[in-house]
Amino acid sequence: MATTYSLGSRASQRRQATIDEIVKHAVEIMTVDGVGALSISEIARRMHVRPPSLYKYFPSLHSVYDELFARGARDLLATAQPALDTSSSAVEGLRALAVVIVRWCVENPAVAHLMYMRPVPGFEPSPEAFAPNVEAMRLLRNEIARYVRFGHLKSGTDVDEVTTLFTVVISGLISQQLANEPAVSFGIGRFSSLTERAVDVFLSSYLPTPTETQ
Amino acid sequence: MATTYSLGSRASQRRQATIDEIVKHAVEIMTVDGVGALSISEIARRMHVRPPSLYKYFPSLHSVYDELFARGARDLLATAQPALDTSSSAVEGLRALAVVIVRWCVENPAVAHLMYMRPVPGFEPSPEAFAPNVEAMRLLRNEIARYVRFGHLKSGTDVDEVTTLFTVVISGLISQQLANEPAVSFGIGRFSSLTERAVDVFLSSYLPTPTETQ
DNA sequence: GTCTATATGTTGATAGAC
DNA sequence: GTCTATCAACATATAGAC
Repeated sequence: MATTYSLGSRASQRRQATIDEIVKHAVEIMTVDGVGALSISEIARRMHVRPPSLYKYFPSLHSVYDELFARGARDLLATAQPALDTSSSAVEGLRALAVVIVRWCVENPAVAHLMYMRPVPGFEPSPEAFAPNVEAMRLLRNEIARYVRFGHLKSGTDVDEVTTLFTVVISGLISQQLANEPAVSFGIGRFSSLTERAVDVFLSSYLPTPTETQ
Repeated sequence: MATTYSLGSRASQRRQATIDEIVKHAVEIMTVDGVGALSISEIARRMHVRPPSLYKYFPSLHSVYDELFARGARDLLATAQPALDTSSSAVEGLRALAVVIVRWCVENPAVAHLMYMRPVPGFEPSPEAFAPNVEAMRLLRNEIARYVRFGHLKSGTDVDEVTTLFTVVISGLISQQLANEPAVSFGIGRFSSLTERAVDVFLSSYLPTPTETQ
């Protein structure tokens, strides 16, 4: 029988704090020693606790990975969402979006690895954990469709193609940066610092020609 | 005292065959169960041999990874090199190069993962294993510089920028394809099949304008 | 070159006392 | 919710017989 708590009770607050601490240590381990280096034992060691104790909070190591995935996906979506609404032109909007996403991944390399490179044999995120990524893709596609509709991108542009290629550019910047200069900050990374330029180059062939009337 | 063999002796041939078999099984394991699932024990199991036997051929698990990395890097360079020499225009040359590279990675997902995503905690390729990658980057940069020199790309083009962004596009195609549709062939992959189109979009902003005289 | 045997370490996970 | 105790697996790697 599972113990339940009324929202905000002292017990549930303490429980949540412990879960947060587990997550914090998990991220640290993965950041320093690699995503594959995470283990229940190592988390317990750093919390000065025995491994069995952690099973009161997570039923398995995979469930810890899943929580990290879920938090990462939610956080990235929450971080990127504001960049969508305030955009004016396609170039500025997608530039801002790309910067926010690449920056987040460079600043959260461990979780980004987990989310975009599937490095853990046998681990697949649960649908709940994955949901924010699906929503993010939907929003991105909508945004690009809006740009086409409003003439910020060439009429007749294949929305799905632009969406897919945009994710290709983003994921190329991220994977190159994380693989080659994992510890370098967004601003000075050899790849991440090219984010806006990459978006410009990518978008230029989709922009309406000056003579085209919309 | 290490045993040495005259080149081509029966003993050395047999030894080489055993090494090849170890590599073959290692690739199979990584392909099916993930790069992180490789172990000396599992290789031995599949060869119907005890783990200690393999230490006569490789001093450690990491050395197996290093051999896989070295063979992959050599093979990819050998595969890509022909695509460099026969190219005429920048678009066709870089298209062909991109196709060859992305195709190789999609057809060798395990080794590609090992080479481009560093998923094994604590493993770094030796300089010897990495050397072909360095050479490949040098050749790519030379080729792009040649295109600029011969007017296939806009004069004044930043060769280093084009080189870096080209690797970004390539690695974006590869990482998206391997992460989202790992088992799908190059031709029908949602991302890999966009390879030529991605190169076209990428290059269009570097092409000389029709009115520009070279 | 292969084997047995072993040292030594790790892990995930469970049962049950407190 | 924490602990001790323990299980069952699994790993890398070495020593030394054959």
